[in-house]
Amino acid sequence: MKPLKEYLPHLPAELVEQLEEHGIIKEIPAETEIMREGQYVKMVPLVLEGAVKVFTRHEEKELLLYYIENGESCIMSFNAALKNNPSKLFAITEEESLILLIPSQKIQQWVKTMPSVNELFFRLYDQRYASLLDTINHLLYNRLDQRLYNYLVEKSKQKNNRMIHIRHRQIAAELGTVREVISRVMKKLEQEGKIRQHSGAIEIM
Amino acid sequence: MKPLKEYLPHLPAELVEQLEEHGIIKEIPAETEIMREGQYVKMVPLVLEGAVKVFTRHEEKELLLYYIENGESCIMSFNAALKNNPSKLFAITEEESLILLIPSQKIQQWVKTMPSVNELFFRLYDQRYASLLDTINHLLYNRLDQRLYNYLVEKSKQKNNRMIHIRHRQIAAELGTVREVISRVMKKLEQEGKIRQHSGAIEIM
DNA sequence: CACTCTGAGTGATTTCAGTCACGCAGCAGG
DNA sequence: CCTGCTGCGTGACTGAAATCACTCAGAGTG
Repeated sequence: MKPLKEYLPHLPAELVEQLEEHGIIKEIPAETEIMREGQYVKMVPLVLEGAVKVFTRHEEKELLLYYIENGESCIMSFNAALKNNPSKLFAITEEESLILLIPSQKIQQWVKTMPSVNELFFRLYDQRYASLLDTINHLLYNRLDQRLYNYLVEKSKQKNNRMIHIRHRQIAAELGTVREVISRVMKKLEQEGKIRQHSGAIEIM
Repeated sequence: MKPLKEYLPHLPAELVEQLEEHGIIKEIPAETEIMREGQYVKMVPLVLEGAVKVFTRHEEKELLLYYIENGESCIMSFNAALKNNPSKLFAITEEESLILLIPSQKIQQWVKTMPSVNELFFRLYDQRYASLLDTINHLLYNRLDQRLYNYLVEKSKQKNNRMIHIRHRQIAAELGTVREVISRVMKKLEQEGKIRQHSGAIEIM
């Protein structure tokens, strides 16, 4: 395995050393739930490799909020660590992921003594906050065709591949709607020439 | 005017002293815009008295995100102060408000040297983050009647009064819809016995 | 090969919200 | 006292998305 500092090039050496000493590195398979609503958190995860999907859910209906990737952490769990609040969100690994777990008690300590930890988490808070704002704006101002197209483009960027392998059913879940609707809107996007559907995959044009 | 520490009882004395020394206190009339999208911020405001309304807007359509009140600050401006990013939101005073302005340069300094500043802003970030999540959940899971009722109950709590003096037009704006719709849904709520409408005011039952 | 399962496509219908086009009350000012 | 404004109420209509109820294609299995 690569040394920690290669995973976290944007963090100061001082902090990486501490992480090395007190964190636990864990390999987590794809599609594994790592946090659920109402859960109390004792470790703050930092994603080294892979991607963790964060979303809300309420009676079958869910909505993708954002992804946690390379060197990022989950703000919700950080907050939970500081104040011992339960999580308000769900998170699962989207791919097999390498995650560094940091005991929340250490975090509480570092916040007071190591300014770079604060910088890191302020940056993360801000990113997530911006994502949520974005999500709100999408929900509010865009129709489903726009939202779907956006979603596909983002997915494509994330996987670095113009072909996206995904079920309609999952897209529907992540956009907070149902399969049939995705099926229909997908067809519309295809007719507009923005995407092309292949069996089991979608190609962004 | 009351001494600062009475406005900010939850902050440590050390920090209040610094605020006293470096902040500027300003009285701002009701309905005054204090931040707009795309604006760069050089001062971080801390609301001592009154309330500041924060919302998104896009082509006439807006949506209330949350209020900043007693001793709270605007996270967006804090972020703007740290990273010199432009604001993504609008903010106006809802009532006449007393606001403490803190130079962003001082904030940048304190973040590194005074742990209590971090605690304050982490707490605020978390509150706002939770508000946004709430907003998303409302948009996603609740129909307008629920959202409207919720809105009214919140307003009533905030003003500490079962009678709410407000125009349908403004409610519509804050919920991201139009007057006619509010008019209709309001009638529905009235029929359900949840509220009662008087001329120029709404009573929560 | 028939059977079953999963995913996708589709028409019909319903529901919620937004839009348009008014009417009507109250009040402020000439 | 008429005029014009602002705010509210309403009916008619439209449109987006959700829901229901199927069909169809392909993969996998006994």
